[in-house]
Amino acid sequence: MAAKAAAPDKRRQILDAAVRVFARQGFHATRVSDIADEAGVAYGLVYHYFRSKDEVLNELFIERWSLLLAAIEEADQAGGTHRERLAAVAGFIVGSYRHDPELMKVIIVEVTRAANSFGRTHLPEIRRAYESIAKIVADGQAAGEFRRDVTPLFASMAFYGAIEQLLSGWIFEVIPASDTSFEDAKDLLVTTICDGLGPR
Amino acid sequence: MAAKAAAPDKRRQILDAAVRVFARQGFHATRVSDIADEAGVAYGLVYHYFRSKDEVLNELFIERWSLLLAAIEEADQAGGTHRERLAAVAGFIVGSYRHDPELMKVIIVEVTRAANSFGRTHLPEIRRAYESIAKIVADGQAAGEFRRDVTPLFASMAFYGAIEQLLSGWIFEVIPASDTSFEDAKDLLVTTICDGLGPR
DNA sequence: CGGAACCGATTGACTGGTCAATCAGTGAGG
DNA sequence: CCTCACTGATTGACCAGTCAATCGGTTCCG
Repeated sequence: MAAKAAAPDKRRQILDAAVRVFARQGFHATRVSDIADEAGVAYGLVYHYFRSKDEVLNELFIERWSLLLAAIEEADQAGGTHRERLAAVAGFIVGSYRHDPELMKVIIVEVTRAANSFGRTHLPEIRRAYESIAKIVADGQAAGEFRRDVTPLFASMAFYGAIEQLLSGWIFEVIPASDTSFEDAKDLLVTTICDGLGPR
Repeated sequence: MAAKAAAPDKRRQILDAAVRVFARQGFHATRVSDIADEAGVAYGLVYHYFRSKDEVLNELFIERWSLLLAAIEEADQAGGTHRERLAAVAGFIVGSYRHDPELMKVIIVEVTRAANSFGRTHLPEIRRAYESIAKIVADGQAAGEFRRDVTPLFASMAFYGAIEQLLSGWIFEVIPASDTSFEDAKDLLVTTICDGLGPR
């Protein structure tokens, strides 16, 4: 096997291990040696592929968040009612959690909800998501689908906040997470928010 | 001035200083010496009044959160429509932020949204707030005021999540915080959530 | 085709700096 | 003279990041 071919494997291995360890212990409490051990790799190799412990988390966030931004964009392009577009967004996020709870836990707990420490760096990208959602709301208002007395950005924050709180509830076992609750969650979320936004 | 009389002052001084420093730098990034300096007090005195740096944050959280729990309880006892009760809860939280943004920033950023690190200890108290709100929703459903196809705990999470996200938006200047936005926020929040919960 | 030079991947011991927490001491009130 | 709020230098643990050394493969020259 060529040396070049082995490299990306190890890098991936480190990232995947980092997700597990960060999810288990939290970013701050994990030592770089924990990541290396979990990945079955030497300590120094982490620094061969990443400039710092922060950069590992960075990479994980950026990988995932860009998918989210793309998904929101796509949901908007896809057409349909604006309620359906919001449903697609909620569906993507809930689906992300369902598919890889550990990664989503890390993203939410260590970045999205850690705006004071690590998340500060990524505020612009996070904000972009809020704004993309707000755009859907604004278009929905223009189309007469949503009431006009709620600022789009405000509605966007409420919508995203409700989703994230729900995921947090699952993550910390404040509310039970079953397959059916995953199924229902998206619709319930959209119903809760949209019927509050809909013209009376 | 008697030594005994001075004691509570210094303790308060330390707590107040801690709020400012935690809000400015975040809990993790503040050294105990920062708190002491900000309070104009010797390093060791912090350890005279508190067992650890954690306990300082603990105290701040408990002081504030017990007020929140009491406020929810009171809003529920006060009677009126259940929509009004939720409005009282939202009003209390928004008011808390308006009255002391730094303290609320610390509570939210370092405890409530840090369930993986520090907040873990307080999960039970945090959960109690969700459950108290859920009780209001459940009673509202029983009274025919709210739709029944949304689990009370689910609605509670969405409601609280929307509020917290809004505060986070203000805290991190993702959305502008003006006096009028504080005024409007409570009503907008309640409108957004309740009209989604109301019987069609 | 042998082997020498090269180069990126990989290793893990070590270091430097950072702080939380301790503790021996000071001085004022009662 | 005893207690207790108060002081701040010291200590001990911890850990991110460095670095010198090794490994193994590819390339290219003779």
